[in-house]
Order: sequence, then C-alpha cells, then structure tokens
Amino acid sequence: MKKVTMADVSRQAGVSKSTVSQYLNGRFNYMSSETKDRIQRSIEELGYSPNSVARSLRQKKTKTIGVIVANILHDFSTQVVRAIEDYCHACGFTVIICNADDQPDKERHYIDMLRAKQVDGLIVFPTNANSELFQGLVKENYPLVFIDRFIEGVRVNNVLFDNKKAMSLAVQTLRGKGYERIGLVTASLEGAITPRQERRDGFMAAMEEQGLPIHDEYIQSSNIDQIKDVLADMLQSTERPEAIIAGNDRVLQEVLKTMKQNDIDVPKEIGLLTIDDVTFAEFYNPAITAIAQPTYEMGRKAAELLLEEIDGTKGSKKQTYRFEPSLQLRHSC
Amino acid sequence: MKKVTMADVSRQAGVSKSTVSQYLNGRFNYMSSETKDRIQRSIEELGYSPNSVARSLRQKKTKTIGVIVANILHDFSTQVVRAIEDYCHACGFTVIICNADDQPDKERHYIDMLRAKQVDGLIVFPTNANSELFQGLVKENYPLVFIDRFIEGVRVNNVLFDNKKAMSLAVQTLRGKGYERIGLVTASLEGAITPRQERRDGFMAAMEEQGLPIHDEYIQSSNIDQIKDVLADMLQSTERPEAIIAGNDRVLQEVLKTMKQNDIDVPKEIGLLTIDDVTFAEFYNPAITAIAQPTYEMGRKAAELLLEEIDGTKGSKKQTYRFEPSLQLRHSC
DNA sequence: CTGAAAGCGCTTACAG
DNA sequence: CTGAAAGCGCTTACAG
Repeated sequence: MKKVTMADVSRQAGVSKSTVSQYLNGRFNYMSSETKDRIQRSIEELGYSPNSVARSLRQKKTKTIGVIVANILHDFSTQVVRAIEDYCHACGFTVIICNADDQPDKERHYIDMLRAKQVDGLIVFPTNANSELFQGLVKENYPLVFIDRFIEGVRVNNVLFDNKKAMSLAVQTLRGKGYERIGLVTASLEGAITPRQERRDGFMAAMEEQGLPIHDEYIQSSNIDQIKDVLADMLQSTERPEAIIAGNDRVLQEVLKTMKQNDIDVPKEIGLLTIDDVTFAEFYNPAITAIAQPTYEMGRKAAELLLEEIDGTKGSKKQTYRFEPSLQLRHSC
Repeated sequence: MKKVTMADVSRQAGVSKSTVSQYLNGRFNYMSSETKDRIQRSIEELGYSPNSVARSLRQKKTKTIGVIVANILHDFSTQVVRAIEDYCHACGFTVIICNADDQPDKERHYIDMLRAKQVDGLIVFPTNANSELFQGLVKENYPLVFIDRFIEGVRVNNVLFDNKKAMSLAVQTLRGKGYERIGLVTASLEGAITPRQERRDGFMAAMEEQGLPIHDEYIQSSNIDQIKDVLADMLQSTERPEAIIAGNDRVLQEVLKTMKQNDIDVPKEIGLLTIDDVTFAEFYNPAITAIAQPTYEMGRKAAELLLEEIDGTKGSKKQTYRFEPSLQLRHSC
C-alpha cells in the first residue's frame, strides 16, 4: 500500500532526486550509463511509477482535456467522442467526458469542475446559454474548440457539419426520386441550436431552389417525446407529404416508431430520408437512405485544433471548418 | 491569464491561507462571520477557483475513478458507463473512460496511466489476460470492481449478468413458441470471456433441461466479421435450425444483415431472439424479442461498490452480484 | 477564532 | 556529469 516515491528511488540508487527526474524525462545528455543503469534497476526493484498529480502541479499542465457533450444520446456525439479519444490518446492526452444533458447549468458546472481540475483545454458542443462564460474563456486565451454547434460572437475554432449542403442534397435526392410534397421533422428549435436551425433554413432554401412548394404543415419541430403525436397528425392530414426527412438520429427513431405503429409502409406509402447515418440503417427493413456526417473526421479535427492550441505552436487565427455530407442511398425512398 | 491562487485571496482578505482553506472546506466552527464575508468577497472579486490538482496532491485522493471498458462498441458498455457516470457525478466524483479495445496490452497501459494519475479506484471489464496485474492491485488493497466479466482467483466485487438464467429463459421462450431445433451464435470464445462462455454453457444446460436435441452445427462462435459466413452456411444446411439466438448486440447486427442479404423472413422462415436489448429492437421490422440486462442497475451497483470501497466504510468482504434477465417479448419469434 | 510552518511528489534553473 | 534548493497551490496538525 505504501506508495514508492522518487525520493525512495533516489535513495536506493544513491543519486539525487534531480538526477532521477532527469532520467525519467529522458534528459540524459551527460548522464553516465552507470548512473542510468542504477536508476533503472532501482525503479524496477521498487516498482516505482511516477505521480502525475505532482508533476501536473509543478508543470502547470495536466495532459488532460475535457469534452462537454450537449447530449450523449445522439450516436453522432458518441462517435465524435470516440474520434477525439483516439487522437488524444495517441498524443498522450487523457480525456474526460461530461454530458451536459442539454442543460446550461450542468454545462456551466462541468466547465467549472474541469477547470478546477486544470484540464489543458476544452472541446464543447455548446448549449448556447453560457456565451458570457465562453467569452471569458476566450479572453483568457483558454484553449477551446466548439463542435457541432457554435455561438455567435465567440471567437473559437468551430468544427461544423455543412447543414445547408446536406439539406440541399436531401431535397435533391428526394426530388430525383419524384417526390414533391416533402416534409421535415426536427427536434425542438428552442435554444437556437445550430444544426437544427441550419437544417430547417437549408431545407427551405433547397425546396425553393428546386421549385418545390413549401407546406408549413409539413415542417415540424418539437420535443423528441412529442414527435410521435405531431407526426401522426401530419400523416392523418388529407393530403399528407409524399416523403419525410428526419432531422437527426433521435428524430429518426421516433419517425420509425410512428410508421410502425400506424402501419405505414416505407417507401410504398411514404418516402423517408434521414440526416445522420445510424448503425441499423443498413439492415433495417427497408434499409434507410441517409445523409451522413463524417463523424470521425470531425472529431479528429476538433482534437487536432485543440491540441495545436494547447501546444501554442500554430498562430491563433480562429476558423470555422465545414464538413461535407455524403449520401448513403438505400431503399427507404 | 494569470491564475489567481489562494495566496491572492488571503492577501486581499487580510487573513492567512489557512483561514481561507478552512472557509473553503466549510470548517467554520469558530469563524467570525465578518471573516467569512471578507473571504467570500475577495473570492468573488478575484474570480478565484481552487486548484484541485494541488488539493489532490496534498490529500492523496483525486475524487476521480477510472473505467476500463473491454470494448466500447457494445451498447451494453455504453449504457453501463452512463450509469456509472451518473452515480459518480452525483457523488462528486469524476470518471475517466478508457477503451481497451479487447487488447490486453492496451488494458495494461490504461491501468498504468490511470494509476499514475492517482485515480481513487477502478471499474473494469477485464480482458482476462492481466490477472497477475489485477492480483497485484488486490494485494495493495487498491479499490477495484469487475463488471460484465470476472477473472478466476481475483478477489474483488463482481457485478455480473445471470447468463445461465438468461439462456434458460431464452430457450424456454423459444420452446414455448414451438421451436425445437435451436441455434446459438456468439462472438469468439477465445480468451475465455465470461458472458460468452456462460451463455454457451447455459444454452447447453437449458436445451438439455428442456429435453431438446443439441445439434453441434447449430452452435457457432466466431469473430464478428466472420459471423455472416458462418451463419450463411448454417442457413444453407439441409435441415437448418428453426430459431436462432444471437449471443449479444454485435452478433445480432450480423445476424440481421445476413437475414436481409439472404432474404430470409423473420419470423416466418426462422425465429430470432437476442441477448441484450438494443434501441432499434422495438421498432425494427419485425420487432425483435430480446432478453435484456438491467444495464443501468448494473452500472450503478458497480459504482456504489467502488465508492464504498474508496470510502473504506464498509467491510471488505468481496462478493459476486448476479443481475436478473428480463424478457422483452416482441415479434421475431 | 486565526496564523506559521511543514509537507504532498515532483521539476527546474543554477551552481559546481 | 550531478546535487541542493526553491517552489507549484493546496491542507493540516499545532500553537496561541
């Protein structure tokens, strides 16, 4: 149970702590190989392993970053997080994930906690209600990257999906299949959440571009747990849409449940296309046509940008990176 | 950018660091309310927030635990992790997740790293190849809990699914539906991974109990990426099984792909039941009958056990906790 | 009711 | 080529 420390090693090896520290950090410019051997042997004999808390305190860096996810229930988030972890681990960084659960005060709480833990930087899917807090971090030059969403006026690197292009691709695809009355279902628009907002706007623009009529009743946004009702209404209307776009993976689930409950045949009775590719899309009956985000690339990019900022090597010009949608054409439309 | 420290606060408030520290830790037994006010005001004015790295070094505890998941690709793992995080956050603990990716050396690496970071304890889904390492931790009295899998001879608290009962329930259910030639597909049995092993054994036992014939060709275990082939063979055989049990969520995906590719109608041509409930089970066509693990309860239990061990309140008798399966009867069999 | 001092386990100029 | 010393930002007996 007794922890062995550097002092123990130095005593055992008959050298000073400084020397052990140099050895550990690979600074053996002029270290005699005899000394090295002695230290190495002592380390092994004692089973020493360095205490990185002490190291962090001294060096004022923890080689740890924090990730605050707005809502971990999205497959998108999970995949992005995976990419971030892969990249960071490869670079010797640890990552701490926190789930804000779409609650601004949880987000705030986690930011405080992570900063107290002295994490070297933060990647966040922001909730859009703590902009002063983020402004403060920016002013301090605290390494910070936004992903999936951004906040107007907060100057950080943003890693975003090209939602406009995605919607244009979606509408074009459906149009190409002969659908004209197209509906869109997204999660609640409250809180001005970037992707939902942009997808809705992008949808409008794309419909117009394609010269398709926009029916307000076909464009619905509501809380996840109310989507089934909203959708059922839409499907019962006298002239229902010929095809529907699900705004994200969570919405898709609700759409599929509704279709099943109401015994609606996809694609015979109604076409379906979703934003976000999901595991089961490929083997669902019918296989679901999806517009995929390059989740892995996006996560990796966010991690790269953050670690660069932490290194302080690159200049600090902040940018917004938009990632391209890709169409996975299957059988639901 | 300049960090404000406790010394700054004490100077501003005109008291000693000790007093500030007492204040922060809520030990104001005899502190004058005037002093308290002064300190509080200084903290706000300076925007002070305590450095938990320093605190951790001093107190020799980090209020952080590590979780090492064997393979994060299982929904089960993700859900368990979520439960662990919820419980730990509620108790003021941070959690660091690492994915061993089924590789014992990654597991070893993460254990070292987490210990260097001085985490207060570990919850692990062990790979079964580092038993000496774990033995070492146990000998040191290092707080450690296993979940999902266990290792023979390592005396820790184990949180496990009752796989035997699950298989018995599975076989019974199928039997009740009139199926007699039942197959089982699991992921590779290499590495003696607890749930697979136990599910297979449990399957055998249950079949025998039910007086059903065991056909060796119907019992297959292989790497995830070979399951499709194995299964296709099984389905092509002259007398194919009437129903199939998928050993876990990843296997289920492969089974569904194969069914789809070979145009096999579930449940008309073959019955299907899976271990592990998955998001899409409910709205898949057909809805999939599943035997669910109480993932949330299991994660929570593991977290509780670990935090108790860290507190050192409870005695240290180690136990194995088995969690009950529950049947989600749907339409795939 | 409050403060001075030691110490947690490292790293890092600096001296020799 | 190696060591003594200071210090990172806290907490905690202990003294008064």
